[in-house]
Amino acid sequence: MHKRVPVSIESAHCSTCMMGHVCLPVGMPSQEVEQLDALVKERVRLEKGDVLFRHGETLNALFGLRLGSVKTQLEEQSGQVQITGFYLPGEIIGLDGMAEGQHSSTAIAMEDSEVCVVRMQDVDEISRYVPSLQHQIRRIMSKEIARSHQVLLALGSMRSEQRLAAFLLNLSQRLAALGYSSTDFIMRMSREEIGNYLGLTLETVSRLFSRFAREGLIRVSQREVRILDMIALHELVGKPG
Amino acid sequence: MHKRVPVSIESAHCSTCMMGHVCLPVGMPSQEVEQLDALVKERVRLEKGDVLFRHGETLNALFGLRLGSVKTQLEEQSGQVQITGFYLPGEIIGLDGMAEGQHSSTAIAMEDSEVCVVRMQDVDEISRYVPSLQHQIRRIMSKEIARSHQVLLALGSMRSEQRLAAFLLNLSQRLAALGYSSTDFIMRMSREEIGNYLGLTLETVSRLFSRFAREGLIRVSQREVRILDMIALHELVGKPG
DNA sequence: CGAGAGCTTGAGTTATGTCAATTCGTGTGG
DNA sequence: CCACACGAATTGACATAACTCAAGCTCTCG
Repeated sequence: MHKRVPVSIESAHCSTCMMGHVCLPVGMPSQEVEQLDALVKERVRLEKGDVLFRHGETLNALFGLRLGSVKTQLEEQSGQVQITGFYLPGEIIGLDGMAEGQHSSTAIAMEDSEVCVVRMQDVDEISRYVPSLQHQIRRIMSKEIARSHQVLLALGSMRSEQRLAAFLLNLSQRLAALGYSSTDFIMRMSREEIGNYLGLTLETVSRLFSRFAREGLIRVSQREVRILDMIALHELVGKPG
Repeated sequence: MHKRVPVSIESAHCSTCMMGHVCLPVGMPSQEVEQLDALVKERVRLEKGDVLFRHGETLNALFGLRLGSVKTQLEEQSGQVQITGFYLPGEIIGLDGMAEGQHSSTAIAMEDSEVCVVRMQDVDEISRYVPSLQHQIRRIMSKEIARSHQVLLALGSMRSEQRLAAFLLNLSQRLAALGYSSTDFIMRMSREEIGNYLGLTLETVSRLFSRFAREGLIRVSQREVRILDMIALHELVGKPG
């Protein structure tokens, strides 16, 4: 449990990676992407439940998720936990905590996963001759800020049904960007994790899934979802109050 | 209304600015701070209620708050608003939206204020010979991520009284860092704004203030607060559930 | 095939929201 | 300078969304 297995990497190159169009290099000209090849010197394989990093540990790298899914959570001394994000392939983990040089959250693999390790010192090194790398990092961080503001919006001013609808639509969209179906997918997280993330109890989440299904918005069986009425979900989220 | 008045600046230099120890240059060696003097070419004065930038506008600068206070909010097409942050002097505004090149939130002055305009192209220019500037930007962005995660924690897993206590303690702490009293201060925001930020109604906020006062935790009169029992407030926040 | 974790559903409770009346405070114009 | 008007805050009574506790069901994995 909780082991991090370094993986020997032959083809650990951003320029040849399938995730290039969604990951760190997104939008960069291909000649600059080639110069990123020195950026990833290590990959780590994680088993379900493994901890990628833990709250308080020194931060010296970012992690690009290559495969699988990962959640990040704040852990209070009182024992309460708040999930702050669910990450899919192509997304970057570890952006908080660069302020103090140590992670403010804990990252846990939700299924068998693999991440590319990007050392910050290599970022500094390489960005000397690839200036756009700095822009990419800023862009990614900014996106993370905007993302968490969206969640704030959900938690601060939406009713439970709207939160769950927004959650489903967000997942759907991100999966679609990865080339998966936007209507049929498996949720990697439990009802409890969804509830925690959305500021609801697992029972409320479960009831909402049942209700959405009853109303014909979705079909759901355990963690398998099919979205039947995307428009209605959007309307639900957009509704005031 | 809603005017942004550029201010001629003689002494708009980070190296001589009183905010140096809390603002962008915080922690940088003084010789590097001097090199930041070219960073701020413009200052803008805002009257209470003025909009610094609006959701959707093109972003090409960050703003260092020099004086006053500013709130940022998301504005949904449905008309609902979610306040995502209250900013004090020394804090940097506009970090979201660097991803898409346009602001994702709207920033509004809560009292007469003044901001330093930091153009992103100048950041790129100057960071060529002051590499630590990049670190500073990353640090600030990372801090903003961590900050919004803290708010997520509040909205996702605290009860109303804990949220308000956490809010007060956070304000207290930041004001102390600016050299003001940590126990006596004026809240620049209305009950409604506090409620919106914390995912509560203004009535709930008002009742909580009254209750905290009744229980001897604070004294409060309109927007004037005095914290009487800091420890109890901390305990309240730390309590599970 | 059994045990445990995860999920669903029901019944009853409660924290927080809603609506409404009142007070307080500030700024404006007579 | 006073009085009025308007926005902000307080307080009360009531409504309800979401929580809690509890029971039973259903997968999954060993």
